[in-house]
Amino acid sequence: MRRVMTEQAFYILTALVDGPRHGYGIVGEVAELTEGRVDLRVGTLYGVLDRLVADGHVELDREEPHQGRLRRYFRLTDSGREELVAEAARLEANARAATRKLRASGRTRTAGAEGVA
Amino acid sequence: MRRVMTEQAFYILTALVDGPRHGYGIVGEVAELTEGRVDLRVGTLYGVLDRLVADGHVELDREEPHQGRLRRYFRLTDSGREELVAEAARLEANARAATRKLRASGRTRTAGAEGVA
DNA sequence: CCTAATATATCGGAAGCCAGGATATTGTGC
DNA sequence: GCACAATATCCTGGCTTCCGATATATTAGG
Repeated sequence: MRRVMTEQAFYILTALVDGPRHGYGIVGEVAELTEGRVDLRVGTLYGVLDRLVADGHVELDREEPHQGRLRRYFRLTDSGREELVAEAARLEANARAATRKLRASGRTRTAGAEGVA
Repeated sequence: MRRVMTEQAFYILTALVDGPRHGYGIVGEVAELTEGRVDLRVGTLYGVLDRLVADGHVELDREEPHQGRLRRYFRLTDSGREELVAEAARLEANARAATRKLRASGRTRTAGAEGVA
């Protein structure tokens, strides 16, 4: 055991922060909150959700009938929220460290990007 | 194909930003730049390096004898640097989005962490 | 010389991701 | 009412990625 959380799990937890959501709802929210930078696939979703439930980070909120099929809504648990807070901090710190290194070594910019200020 | 870059690849590229490094050198630098938040395994390293070389993001810099074995030093290519710049920005934006959502929904902090200001 | 420590690199199994498919309902045209 | 398309949920099989264990080589200690 080494990996705390996969990147997909991180986005799914984030999508659940402001309330329970069901399958497609999660997919849509991930696209929205990352402004299209992440395209969570349906095939990925359920496997990750199962893992998150097994780990106690997410739990079933309720089931609602919708067009003949049951929609399962999932909810973030306290433990899930804690892990998410920690992971967000970890990822941001690491991304910053990378940016810092790039800056220090010159050319941070790709063609077209605006300068420092 | 969907995944631009894995997390491990991101850290390896970052470790190469300020100059060529060899196997264990990369492992050490990743630990240092992430202040221990990432523990890159040797078993992971070479597979990822092979992929990065195949993708043209990294290339062999030189080989130096060291204690009877050859040390292979790897170097970041221009394309690798560009990808890294983009990925760092993407990850930072996503981590920020998560933090923003957590803030907006109340309790951002885990026990013990200091407050906002 | 034997053992431990250090360092490089590989390999095979486990875990994770996702395209494609199965299933079910609603809506539209005929 | 029926065929077909569109929408939505969820699973499965295969491919990719990760990493524990292992193999090899050198140096240091006893």
